Amino acid sequence: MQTSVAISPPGKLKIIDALRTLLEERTFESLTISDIAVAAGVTEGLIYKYFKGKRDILHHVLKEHYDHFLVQIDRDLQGIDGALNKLRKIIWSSIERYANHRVFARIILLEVRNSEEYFHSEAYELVRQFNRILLDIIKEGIASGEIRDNIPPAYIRNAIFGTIEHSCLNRAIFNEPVSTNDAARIITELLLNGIKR
Amino acid sequence: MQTSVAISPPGKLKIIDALRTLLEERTFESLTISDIAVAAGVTEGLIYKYFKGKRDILHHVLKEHYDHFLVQIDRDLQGIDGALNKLRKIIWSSIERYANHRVFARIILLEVRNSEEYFHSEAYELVRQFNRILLDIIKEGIASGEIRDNIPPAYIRNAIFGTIEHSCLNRAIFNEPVSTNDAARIITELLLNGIKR
DNA sequence: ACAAATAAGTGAATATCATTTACCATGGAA
DNA sequence: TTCCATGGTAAATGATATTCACTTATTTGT
Repeated sequence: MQTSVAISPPGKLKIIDALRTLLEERTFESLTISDIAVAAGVTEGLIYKYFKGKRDILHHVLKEHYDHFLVQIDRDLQGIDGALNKLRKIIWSSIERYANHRVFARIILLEVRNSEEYFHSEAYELVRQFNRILLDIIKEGIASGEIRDNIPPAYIRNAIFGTIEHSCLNRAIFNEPVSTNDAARIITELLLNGIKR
Repeated sequence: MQTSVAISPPGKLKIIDALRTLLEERTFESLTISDIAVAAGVTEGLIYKYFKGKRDILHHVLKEHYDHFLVQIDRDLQGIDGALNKLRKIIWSSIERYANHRVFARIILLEVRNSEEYFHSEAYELVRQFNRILLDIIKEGIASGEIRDNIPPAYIRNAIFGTIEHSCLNRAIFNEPVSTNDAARIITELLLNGIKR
């Protein structure tokens, strides 16, 4: 054993990269294992050396994306003070991610939800992790008095997450453009102050 | 021609009913055409007389559910005055639907999103219709001054829809219980007045 | 009432893929 | 050198969605 951290073999990375590239043009369902193997320059058999099945490759593509996302989020939050300011930033960063990484958006909003395995995958574990970050900020805001304390934090998180995802859905499905700055400003304003006049 | 309205042949209904029943216990993906045919008491070939493919059956199950839902929503809104009161009611009705009709919730939140065809199906047309109803209420509220006019109606709709769906997602995935009344009260309060203290 | 046409229904054949399996090559480690 | 782990191959298998040629029932026009 050379290092304690497992380093991915080149074949595995080629497969993940190939799928990510293919997903820019085509839907996951429409792709065959053979398509992915050809694009990766490997044989179909090798795929099953590294992945449990077709779905598993997709989960790894998502995991890679989400890894980058979490690193970025972490960085984005550095130096920001106050729960509300952090929420503003996190809303902006999330929308930016969905708007500028269409493959990521399509995978997480459309392609993975229909399989049980996803909810037990490493990728979904990262989603939970993000959820926890969001939840902690909300709790911090309640503790500091910035956020009202008569709404359960989980509901606030669901509202933020749900609003963002739903707002980016049409973009993912029909490729309708989204202006990150506009969307972030509007959604933040809406969630912080409500819709009542 | 007896009537101007096409009446579904019994075979077709049996197939839709069979799938709906099967979905109470199993996930769509895990079901084969043969499973559905056996449960419906028809042969596999017949299914392709009535449906374009496996997916198409699912879309018809959803369409049936959504038809009922829209009728119910229409009834629920009768006699209610004021955009905010209507929104309150529509939020409650939606949550009630997701909470008490688990098959419906699973289909719409998890099972259909991953196919292009869905977004061109009759079922999705009904979703659009519901969207329009919601949008009209929001516009009515803006016109009457009940709802603030500095947020585009589509964002308000996305927030309502997204928050509800996300709040019901864990229920659909992990079968976690949801109290309709509590959820409706909290979500309404949150969306109307925002999360800022 | 009766032929013609249309719809409902059958079940075996087909085709598409995801997945498995048996096998080859190579490069350390003992 | 031998052994074994790892990366890789290619053909076989198996599951299953879909098609097709066919039969049976049901309307419909005359």
